[in-house]
Amino acid sequence: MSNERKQQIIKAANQSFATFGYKATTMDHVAKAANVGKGTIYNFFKNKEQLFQEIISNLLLEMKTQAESVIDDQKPLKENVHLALYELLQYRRSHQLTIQMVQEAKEMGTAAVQEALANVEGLITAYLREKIEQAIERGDIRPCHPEMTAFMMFKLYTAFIIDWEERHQPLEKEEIMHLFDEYVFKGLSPS
Amino acid sequence: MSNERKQQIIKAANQSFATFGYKATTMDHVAKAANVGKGTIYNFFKNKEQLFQEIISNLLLEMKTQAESVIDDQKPLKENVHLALYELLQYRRSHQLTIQMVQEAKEMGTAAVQEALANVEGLITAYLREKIEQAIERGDIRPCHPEMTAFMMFKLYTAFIIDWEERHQPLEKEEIMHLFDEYVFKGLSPS
DNA sequence: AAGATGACCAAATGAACGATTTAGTCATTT
DNA sequence: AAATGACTAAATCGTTCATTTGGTCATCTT
Repeated sequence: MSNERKQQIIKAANQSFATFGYKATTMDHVAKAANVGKGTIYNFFKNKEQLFQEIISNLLLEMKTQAESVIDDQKPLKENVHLALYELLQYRRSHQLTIQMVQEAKEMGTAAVQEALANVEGLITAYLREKIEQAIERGDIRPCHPEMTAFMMFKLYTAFIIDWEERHQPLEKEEIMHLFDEYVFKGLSPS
Repeated sequence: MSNERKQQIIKAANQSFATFGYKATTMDHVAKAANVGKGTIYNFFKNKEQLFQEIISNLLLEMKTQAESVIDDQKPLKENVHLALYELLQYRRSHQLTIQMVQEAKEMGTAAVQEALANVEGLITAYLREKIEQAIERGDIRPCHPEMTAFMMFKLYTAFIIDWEERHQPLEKEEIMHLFDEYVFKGLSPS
């Protein structure tokens, strides 16, 4: 069983999912694009959904790596939170696969895709929770419920970036940072 | 043109929309339930959508009245915000028409219904914006962007009430109030 | 013997078509 | 003048059959 062949399948599927979406991607097409027999795919993956899930796992790993690349644990939490959220949400908005997923979930409600998006959201909030916990240990912020705070940060950030923009002029990075300063980090400052 | 007849139509339609949703409600059915000929409906309303919009207008009025009934302008903003948001979102969750609308928008994406829900959201944030503006004038809170602050309050509140609940134990009223105190009102306190 | 292939097939999906329903109109009735 | 419900173009729905799809496995290849 060749690892090279497996990677060819993953690459072909990734491209197909990104171009056509999950639902409209056929295993026949993936096989042809990967230059393998269709049955070969099932040597490596149980089914279509598992193939997709492996690709999403890789995506999550990549996103996490990307976030880590802009984060500096020597910097204050507020700055890192903003950098991470900005980076992760920009990633989501600029990669064809995630763009397709958001659209497909909205227009077709494909279950596998909705689950994948939930995993993306889960990664982001888990990442934030981790940074919040570190900041609590260092005494940089007051003790709080890390998971709730991470959840809240994520929801607020996406509300600013996506929902606000539906009806208003888009907010600048600095404006969002300022709002986070005033409301979130002021509320988190040690007493 | 009898006003009584108009009210009968509105009442029948209200019940039908609440029971069957917008899309599955037929004008024939509304006419029969209202004891009028189908053509009579069009004496009062241009079309099905306008009938629906009038019903939504009434709903918005009722929601606003409901909010006013629990608000006391002598109380501090933080308390009134919580009372209003709680009341309005509970209203939404406990009235069959709004329950149907939320479901239909989600499952079918009916345009008229999605617009109506956007109007409900608009009412809530406009209401909050008004209270925030009053509080600024009174010097109870620091000057801020009222519309943005109202938007943020609404998004946060729904995130706590709806999104958090998808994966966690529901939050108690007091917990939400406490979170609002720390993250919203602390940031709004006059310097 | 191990790995790869693609023909095969049950199930799912999509296209076509005709039956039925629906929103809106308006000639007729009250 | 107001109300009615038959009418109709358009939309929707149900049925049927053709086509496609995901997964399987007998066969082929190495």
